[in-house]
Amino acid sequence: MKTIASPSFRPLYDQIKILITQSLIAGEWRPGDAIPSEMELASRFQVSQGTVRKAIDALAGENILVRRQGKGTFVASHAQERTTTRFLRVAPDSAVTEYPASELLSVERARAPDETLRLLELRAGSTVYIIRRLLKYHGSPAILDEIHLPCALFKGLEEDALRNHKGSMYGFLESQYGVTMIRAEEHIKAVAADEFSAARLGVAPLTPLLRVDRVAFTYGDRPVEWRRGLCVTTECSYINEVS
Amino acid sequence: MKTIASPSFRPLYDQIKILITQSLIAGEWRPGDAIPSEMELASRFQVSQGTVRKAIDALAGENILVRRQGKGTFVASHAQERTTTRFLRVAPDSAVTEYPASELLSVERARAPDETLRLLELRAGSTVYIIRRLLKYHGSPAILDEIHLPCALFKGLEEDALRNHKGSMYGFLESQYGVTMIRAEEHIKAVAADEFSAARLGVAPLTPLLRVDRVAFTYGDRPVEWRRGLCVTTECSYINEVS
DNA sequence: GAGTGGTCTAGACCACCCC
DNA sequence: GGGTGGTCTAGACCACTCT
Repeated sequence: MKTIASPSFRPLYDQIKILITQSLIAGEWRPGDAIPSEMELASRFQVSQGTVRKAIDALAGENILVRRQGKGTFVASHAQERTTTRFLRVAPDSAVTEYPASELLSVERARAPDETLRLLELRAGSTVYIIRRLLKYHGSPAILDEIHLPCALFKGLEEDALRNHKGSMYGFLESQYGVTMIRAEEHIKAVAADEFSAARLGVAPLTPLLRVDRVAFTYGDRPVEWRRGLCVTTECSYINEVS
Repeated sequence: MKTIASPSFRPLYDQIKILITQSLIAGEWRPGDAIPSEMELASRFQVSQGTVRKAIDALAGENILVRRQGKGTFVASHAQERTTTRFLRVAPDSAVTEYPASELLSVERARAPDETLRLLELRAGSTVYIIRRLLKYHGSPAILDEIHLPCALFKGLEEDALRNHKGSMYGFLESQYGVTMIRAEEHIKAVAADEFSAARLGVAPLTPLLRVDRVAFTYGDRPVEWRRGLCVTTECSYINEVS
């Protein structure tokens, strides 16, 4: 394991990181599971514990793995509490931060729009499930979501299963389809509410709304979800830390 | 340096990190400067190179220091290219990403509003400079900023100096006052343009705008700037990565 | 070639968790 | 007590930059 070529040099810990990621993609360890101990991985990959450590550190920094001292290292899961809200950056301005209630509006199957095709790197003619739902904070509508999921990846997604699931959408996709979201890119604009959205959100048409477009990625940076959220921001804000 | 008490245990590298931060606060090394080599710091603090390394790694991860292999470790500066745009998350949707032109509208001195007092942790009655400016992408107005800076910290801030400065606001504050921003918290809402803002931004009143409220922090997490930006998002987006 | 950061190793010991 | 991750050390060697 010492062969390191000078041009296009790749550190050992980086190669280990890739190997671990491949095991995650292959489903060798599932969300919530403990992965083997650092010593075990070191002996499996024939490197020192320190090198495995550095690879795991990187993955933990990306919230793909979670370290727990004295217990082990675990595959991050959307089922765990405190992780369910990981991608939700819109929160009420009031101090009380309660997880929003979700109301499923519709599920349909359709040809993917061009933009979805492009962003999710799908073949022309691919179909997607289009899910519409409403999130409410303290009983009042806050976010109207439209979610596009490739049918090929989420075969047989059913309205009933979705409706009966408790918890976040990503928790559902993880437990039902083994697809775990690890990262997302968002583009945000301010738009005027159209008739349909205004009615759903309980505001006047033309009310300014936050429009949050998102592409979410799973292991190996594969894009697997497109989503557009329309948010009423009179009593909520999109919160972000920049450094 | 080996005395470690069990309750409220603090790793050595964390203590080293604090010592380095204190040197930054004291101005021992200025933005753009190289800090001493890892070996030098290790001998100064009487710890191993590895421990210094871990402290520097953490600070580099926070974009407070910048490592350059073969050259040394440097204090991050807003004067460096590629760093000037660090806090600017609003960019044109067109591929061409050119730094926006800034037009200074006004500079005045006034009692700080209550919200600014609270967020910047100022004593009641403190005064702030209130700066208004307009950022333009490709010649068309995109962002209308209102910036509050404590007078106590930025003594004698002059309109002329500000107008003559080339480059970003944070580059100006760093070079003129030795205050370097390292982090910011933003709260974003969608609002309707008022008469004044609409006129400045060249849009119709009631046009939906992105309102980005920001508190910026310097070394030691001290809040030193409040800012509100109103953005036209017809051809721009606020871009964010979440993980 | 000298100096810097970057990688990798091996070993000792500590803090935490659970049996 | 035994396993896990977390810290700290010392030393060897590699990659990069400048002179």
